[in-house]
Amino acid sequence: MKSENSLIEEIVSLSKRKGFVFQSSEIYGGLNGFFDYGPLGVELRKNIKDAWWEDMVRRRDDVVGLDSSIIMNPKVWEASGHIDGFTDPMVDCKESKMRYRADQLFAAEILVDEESLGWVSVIESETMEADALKKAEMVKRKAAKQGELQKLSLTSYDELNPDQQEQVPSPATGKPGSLTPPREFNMMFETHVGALKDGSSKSFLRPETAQGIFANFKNIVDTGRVKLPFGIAQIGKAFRNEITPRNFIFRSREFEQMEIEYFIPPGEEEWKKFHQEWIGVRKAWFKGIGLTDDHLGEEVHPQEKLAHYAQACTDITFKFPFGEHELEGIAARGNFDLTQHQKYSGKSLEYFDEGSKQKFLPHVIEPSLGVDRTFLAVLCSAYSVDEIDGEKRTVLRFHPRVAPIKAGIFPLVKNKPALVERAKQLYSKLQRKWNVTYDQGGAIGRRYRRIDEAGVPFGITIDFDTVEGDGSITVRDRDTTEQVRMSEEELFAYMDSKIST
RNA sequence: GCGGGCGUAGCUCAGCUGGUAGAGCACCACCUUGCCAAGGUGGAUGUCGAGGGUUCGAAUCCCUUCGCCCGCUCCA
Repeated sequence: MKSENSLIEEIVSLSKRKGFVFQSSEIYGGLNGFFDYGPLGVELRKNIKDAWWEDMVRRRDDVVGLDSSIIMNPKVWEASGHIDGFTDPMVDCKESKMRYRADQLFAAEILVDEESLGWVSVIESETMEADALKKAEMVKRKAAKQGELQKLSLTSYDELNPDQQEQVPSPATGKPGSLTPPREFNMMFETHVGALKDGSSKSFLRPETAQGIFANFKNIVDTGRVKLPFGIAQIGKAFRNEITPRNFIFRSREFEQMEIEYFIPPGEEEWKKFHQEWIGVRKAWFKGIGLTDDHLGEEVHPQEKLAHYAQACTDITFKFPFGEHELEGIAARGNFDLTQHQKYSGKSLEYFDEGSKQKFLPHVIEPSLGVDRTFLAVLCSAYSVDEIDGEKRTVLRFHPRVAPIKAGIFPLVKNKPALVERAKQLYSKLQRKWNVTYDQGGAIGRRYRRIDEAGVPFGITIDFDTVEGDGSITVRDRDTTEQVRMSEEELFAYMDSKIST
């Protein structure tokens, strides 16, 4: 465990040292749950997003793109259920300092022959009925009461009135009086549109990008020349006022999502087929950007834990140093969202199917992932420390496609003008095509190590054979540190083939 | 939100029975260097997280606050 903690610490420290991730507004002491991406970070992020957009939108005939606004008509969030459902009423026990979700804390009055002996409380579980009964019998025995214990009717804490809530004992201490009234936490950030700050101007920063897609469904069907099955893809920022942001950029309050709503015909057969298909597509994509098989996993949400609108949900997980967690959720959402928006907007969102001559609300498969989580997974996957001639080396083994800098160009030594000039020439040529870097400071070995730490896949060195011999340059491989000589034309083809797989 | 630990140079950290700051690495310049963190010379760098208090004097003691890590709690 200790080594795993220090691994994430090393990655956080490297992220800052090399300019991948900074704490937001750090000079003012930072702000919990917000992050800034530095020169290398912004490139890596962009490459991840570009790879996704390229593979999921441009190279597919059945997916189109969208960029919807962050602030939308607040009715969108009424329809989606976020205003009511994105709230978790919480109860604190002042004595034991434990916190419970009010809807998971159940209580019942203990009645013996119509006489109250107080209340029992239990935390929601499969055995809670039996647990409550046991506790109630204990109370009865202590009170030395004869008579028959009436059947307990367990009610969740948030449905009790304040007087009743006061009598509920804390599950931790067994005594009443230490529980607070339920307090609401809505995870949506509120803001106001326009100069007036009254109730009518209240609006929200979107907690997910998906609703922007659903809200635009009709626009795209009407204009996009799309036919079922088809997807609408979007990359964009979303905001959640998380109670406890944790684990570096894994759970932050401002994050970026890459989501597809893939619309399909209704029917059990249909969604099962497409759901499975998308799990395969998405897993392959992660491997394609360099996440290794041994880090990736799948987690099928059990039926009883699904959100009320979902038919199924499978997570693609990644083994982070702090545990295995969700990278992407692939949900079968039925037609819940379109149904809701049709109801709240009063506009028909039905799709007319040419083949069957039928009108219906399409169902949807939603592959949804976080850019920042993917970023962290790529970083964790790439991070390694190896040894070269007995010296420790930190190296980020990014897949060339996502690597922030593709190549470093070096004159072997800087005090020979011919080498320097030739290296700068090549640098400006490569610069037109890729993000590359030029470095002439220090010994060549030091410069190699510098680019290793930044995850640059290719080190290109101009030596005396380049300027006095056949003109060939040397290309060093970051992972093996082996070098091959090739001509300049070969270099372009070589890099191209490695980067654009 | 609660409990515990912590915040000193870009990074890792030392200094903390109060006397206004150091090391290693990194960085910049020049010299040197014919392939994997070589060497030399010189240089820049911190109102010691922030605010307040005690004191002649605070990085060091006290309070508040912000942030980070861990555990609870939460997590479309």
